[in-house]
Amino acid sequence: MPRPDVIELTLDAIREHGGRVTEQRRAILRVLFEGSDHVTADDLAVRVQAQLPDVHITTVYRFLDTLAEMGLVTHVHLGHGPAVYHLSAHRHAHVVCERCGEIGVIADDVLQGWSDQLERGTGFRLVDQHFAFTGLCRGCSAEA
Amino acid sequence: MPRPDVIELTLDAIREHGGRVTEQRRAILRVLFEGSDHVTADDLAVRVQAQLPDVHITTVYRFLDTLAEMGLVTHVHLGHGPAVYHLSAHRHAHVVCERCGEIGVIADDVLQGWSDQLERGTGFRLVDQHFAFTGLCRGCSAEA
DNA sequence: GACGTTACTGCAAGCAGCTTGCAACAAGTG
DNA sequence: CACTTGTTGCAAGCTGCTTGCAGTAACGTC
Repeated sequence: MPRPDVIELTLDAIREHGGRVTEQRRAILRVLFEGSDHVTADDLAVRVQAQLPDVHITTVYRFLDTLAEMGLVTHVHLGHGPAVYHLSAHRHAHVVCERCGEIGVIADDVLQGWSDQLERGTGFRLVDQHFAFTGLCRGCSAEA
Repeated sequence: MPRPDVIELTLDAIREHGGRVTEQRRAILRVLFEGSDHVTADDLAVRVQAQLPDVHITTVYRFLDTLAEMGLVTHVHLGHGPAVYHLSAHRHAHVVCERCGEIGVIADDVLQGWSDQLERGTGFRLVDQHFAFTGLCRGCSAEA
């Protein structure tokens, strides 16, 4: 359960940003702060609807956009399906096993090392991985 | 221009695989071997239609699937739009600049090094990057 | 606490990027 | 040359979002 004030603080930020506070938005934030990482917009809608039945998926998408604009949430593509959303504070890079779908996390300092190496070679820096890296987890790697 | 025999050799492989050789397939292969890397299915269809007007995009998708099954082509997602296809022989990992869209290539040995490091830490190996890495190119990096 | 502005919402429709079902067609085998 | 079975074009379908619009309701102002 999130501390209720992080939700209220976020709602204050939304008001400051020229936005309005509605029951729908409060419910969406509640679900987001409940700690559900890697949720699709659809998951989110279903969970919100458990609390407030008539919230439309469009509303979820639109509010996620607003939150993204404010830098509070981001989405990542773990594969070919729908994107998953999470609080920007929880951002990290992902590896997905091609075979079993297991999700791994790439530590920030590891990614930073890769970025530095890549920058020396090509000038490119790695930032904000928007798509998961693909690979094989230990188990599937052994089987193959 | 591709040497005609690589196309014929591929067509032989298709026959061996139980497939049939049609004008459409020959035309699609011609465009693929013309060296057009990073082509979307749509691009491919347009170029094929320049040679053989009535080839349907569905045919392109289906043949690309067949070729993928045979291990001859793969597709990569460089961003949110359509996938791009290329011959498996030309496979490599990509970085895309978030700001200007410039595409960089990640050398195989560099990626292998990252994979080894990741494997020691998490058990995951990086294989066949199916999505481009996101980042900033030198120029955009300097501007930001 | 009523009023007016304007953001937000739900619904239906739209759109991109594929995928599938199906009947007509034609490659390749005997 | 007939026959089998893979291939094709077309239309329709599907998923994951996005957009247009009319109705509703937040919230600053009086």
